[in-house]
Amino acid sequence: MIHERAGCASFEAAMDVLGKPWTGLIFAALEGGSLRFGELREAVGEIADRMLSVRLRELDQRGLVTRRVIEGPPVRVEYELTAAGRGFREVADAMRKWGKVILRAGEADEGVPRATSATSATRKRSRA
Amino acid sequence: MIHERAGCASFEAAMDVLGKPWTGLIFAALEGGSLRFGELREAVGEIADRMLSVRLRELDQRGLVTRRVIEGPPVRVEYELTAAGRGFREVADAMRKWGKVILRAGEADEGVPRATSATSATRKRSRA
DNA sequence: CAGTATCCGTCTGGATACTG
DNA sequence: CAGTATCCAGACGGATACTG
Repeated sequence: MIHERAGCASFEAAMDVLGKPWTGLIFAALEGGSLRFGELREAVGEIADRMLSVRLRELDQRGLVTRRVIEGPPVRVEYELTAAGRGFREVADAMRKWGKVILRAGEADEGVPRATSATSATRKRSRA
Repeated sequence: MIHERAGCASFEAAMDVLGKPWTGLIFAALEGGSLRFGELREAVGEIADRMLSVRLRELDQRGLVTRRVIEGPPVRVEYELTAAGRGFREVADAMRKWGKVILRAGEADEGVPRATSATSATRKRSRA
């Protein structure tokens, strides 16, 4: 899958990062400064360790977050956004802005017409 | 899945649309004006009828594209972006811009160190 | 503390074939 | 022309259990 979302490598790269669950929350949590694994888990909410670990790995590999290991009896690891990672904010803002627009567009048309069938409108992947 | 990507409904709404394969290309194709199903299929490229149909349905339902049926022996249908749909452009630009940045960030670190494996940079979900 | 290893269900996309 | 109906394989995310 994936083929080409917009026929543009950079667009795809962005989608590649933002298109996955939790990434947005992780970035948001890290915008306030560096956090340890546990703190991140707390900040993000319901994310499973494995998921957080996987995402963090991807982000680290892409150079969007840095991983700093702090040796010591209780090994600690600090994650922090890189400059590139911080750039996510502008995109998030643009998306949120457009998101509001399309949210309204959907409502006005048939997103939530009255009460009958409903569903199929906003549903998508539901929410587990 | 999906839970919360950024703890923000509008952000999620945007992801919901952009996060799916082909949507970007469809928007791009429609930016030049209305197109018929077949033309869209041509413009997008390798997309399967069913996929195009599904995406178009979603976009229509969300009020991002309009569907105009032109009766006649050969029934024709014209698809066109709505004002909300056109707003996609700003987001796409922001994403492309950031995409370039993270593409470089990834390369510099370990995305494409030299020549060996490569692939792991732009790959995402591999390629089937 | 900070992960990693496994296992499994769900959802999505793709190919093919058929219809108004 | 413009879709829709099926079927299928695989990717992805989630929960649980275990380790340095």
